[in-house]
Amino acid sequence: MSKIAEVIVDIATSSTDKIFDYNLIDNVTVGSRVMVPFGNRKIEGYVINIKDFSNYPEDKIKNILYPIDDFVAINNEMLNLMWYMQRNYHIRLVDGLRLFIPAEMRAGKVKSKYKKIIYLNCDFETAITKIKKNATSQKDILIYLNNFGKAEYTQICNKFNNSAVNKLLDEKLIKCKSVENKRQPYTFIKDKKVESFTLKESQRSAVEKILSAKTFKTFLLHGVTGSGKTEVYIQCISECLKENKTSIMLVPEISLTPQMLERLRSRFEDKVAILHSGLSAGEKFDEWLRIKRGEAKVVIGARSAIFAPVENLGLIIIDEEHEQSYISENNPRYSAHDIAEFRAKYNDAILVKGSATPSIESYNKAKSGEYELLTMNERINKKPLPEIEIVNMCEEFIAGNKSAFSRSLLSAIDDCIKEGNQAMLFINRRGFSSFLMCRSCGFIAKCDDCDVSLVYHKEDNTLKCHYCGNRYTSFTKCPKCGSESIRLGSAGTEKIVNDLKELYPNIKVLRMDNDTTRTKESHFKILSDFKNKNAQILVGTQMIAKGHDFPDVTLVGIIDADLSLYQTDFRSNERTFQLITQVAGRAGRDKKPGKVILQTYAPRHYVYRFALNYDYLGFFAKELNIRQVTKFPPFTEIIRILIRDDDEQLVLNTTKEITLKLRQFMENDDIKDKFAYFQAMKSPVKKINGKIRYQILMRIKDHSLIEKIYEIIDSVNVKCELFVEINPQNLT
DNA sequence: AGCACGCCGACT
DNA sequence: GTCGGCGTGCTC
Repeated sequence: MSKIAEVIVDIATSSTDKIFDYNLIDNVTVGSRVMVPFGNRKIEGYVINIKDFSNYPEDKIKNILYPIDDFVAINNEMLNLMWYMQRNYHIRLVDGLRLFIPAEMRAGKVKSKYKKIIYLNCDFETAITKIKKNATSQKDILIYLNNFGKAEYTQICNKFNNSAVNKLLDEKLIKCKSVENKRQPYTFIKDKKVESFTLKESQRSAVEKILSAKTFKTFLLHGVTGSGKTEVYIQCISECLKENKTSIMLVPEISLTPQMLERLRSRFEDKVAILHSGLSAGEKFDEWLRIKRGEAKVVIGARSAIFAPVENLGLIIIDEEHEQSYISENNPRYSAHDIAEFRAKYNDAILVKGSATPSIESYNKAKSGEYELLTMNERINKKPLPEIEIVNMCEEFIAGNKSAFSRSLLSAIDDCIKEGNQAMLFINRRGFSSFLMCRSCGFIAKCDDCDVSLVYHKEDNTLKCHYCGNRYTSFTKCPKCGSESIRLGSAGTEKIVNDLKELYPNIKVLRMDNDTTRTKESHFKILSDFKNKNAQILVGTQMIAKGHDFPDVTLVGIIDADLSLYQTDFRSNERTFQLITQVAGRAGRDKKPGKVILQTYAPRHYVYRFALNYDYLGFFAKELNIRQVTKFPPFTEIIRILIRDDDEQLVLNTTKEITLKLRQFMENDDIKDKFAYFQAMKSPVKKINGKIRYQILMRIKDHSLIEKIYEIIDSVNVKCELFVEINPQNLT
């Protein structure tokens, strides 16, 4: 009696996302990737279970064709995780599975790279006697091999000559073995020798507490900028390694990984693997395989590294835990926090979340005892945090200053440059102007495919859509009424750089935003240019706010702090506070004191009042109170169902149908008060990429309702795209 | 996703 | 008469 394998086929559609039964064959087990006949074609699939009987008619069950890999790609933990993700995120099983292996591995695109190694095939003396007298090259090769034992084929061919090498191979005097050649990313990062460090008391105590956990536990490491959180992480990883346990460390952005990798490599050498989307297909596959085989025991990477195929997991670290990049906004949507918690629980491992400005949700959990709170209030170098000056831009306007720079900021830049120091100016908007508007008729250029206004980019004289990437040629005359009076919207990075060049013609200014960091190395290039003082001022978006260390930066200017404040998003206050704290931390890292100038039209806003004194606890208390009163997370959970398609009628009908069913469910008396909010509407950005978007927004007080809500969604025959998000990061 | 099946319009 | 459009349905 042959056994039955339950297979998920590697096709990402809802209609095929179910279990198909096949007859099991040899060398295939649970977790194998297999080739199966599907209809009249062959498809890759994943064996997720093996059973004795199938409910499907026996004569219709086909055989698995063959296993794809010579190893089991998906382990039990990942299969459990797959079901967990389906339950919690309402995503397809395939989409879950696809997260667990490098995408490039699917369709069999990536193979291991081999290199040939040459050895002597008999002892040196006999080999020497067998070659011709005048074969000097062959003799040299044999001598070389006798001295060094082995050599790489291509190298030895270059050193001597390849006909000699091949002749020796033909005569079987030397032999050739193929070994896997690992592509190791970021080899330019040297293994710096470890300067031995001694932990400060605050760090030592944190490490001790973390390591004292013997079963699953979550720690929140709240440490001010510069308090030495990284050393704490490294120490914990090191202790895990001693027990032969693996660690995963998540960092928020690709641009941050090289720095962190450098520190980890210097400590753990080739036990470190790196995983993130910036790697080439081959690199990613090789690193993945090194982890899978247990050769690498420390994994560092961005969000998706949480799925690293490590066994015997002992520690997961989420650095800068408040960062939104840990939540995937593309499909499949997931939060690395949830996955980390799942894996830590599954492996009885320790989870450490670190931040100078933890998310409200996390800090609340720490206060309630779900996480253990570890606080590090002292900076290692004992330097005070830079002073923050708040500038009221309304007063600037009244005083006749209509530029983006306040008088304070300008004089601070003057001083900074005179003293030979560097400044960083932060503006969270790229491009030249946020829109172009005709003064006579009010026309605003909008994207054809998206419901947003276009951003003017002066350098290539285009209007760009920041949602879909469409480009349009710019205009100097209104396309509608012909008027030549065009008004600019608010300034972005490009305009700030432009203005600076007019104000300081002799000063070099660098810009770092999405437009100047198109290529893989450009991040690195701009940052190292700035670090080497090839420029005095760096203008940039969010991306300059993260962990970079520039000793000569003494001034940080926040051009428009309000930008992230007024958004239809319950997290906008929190995000603003975090951003200010983070950017401010860039000033005065070294010996020189730093200064921060924050420009706002709302100087009395509580976010700024608390940010001014780096008062996280004060901010937390205030914000938590507001969340409670307004019934937002962590006091409720927001569920957003996003429905989209190019056919507006279809979207509308689907939205209506689901809304109706959900309302019926909600009307039950015992359920009604578990909902804090329920509304169906057009999305704030009604159209993106030509697709109409509607949404159903709910705020619920009881997590267990989610299951029922998914059930209701599934009872509707949905013919357009439908996504569910829990506590979404933004509501566009 | 693909591919087959199936039912209506304009062509040698 | 037939070629071909893409709507619908199925894949163990």
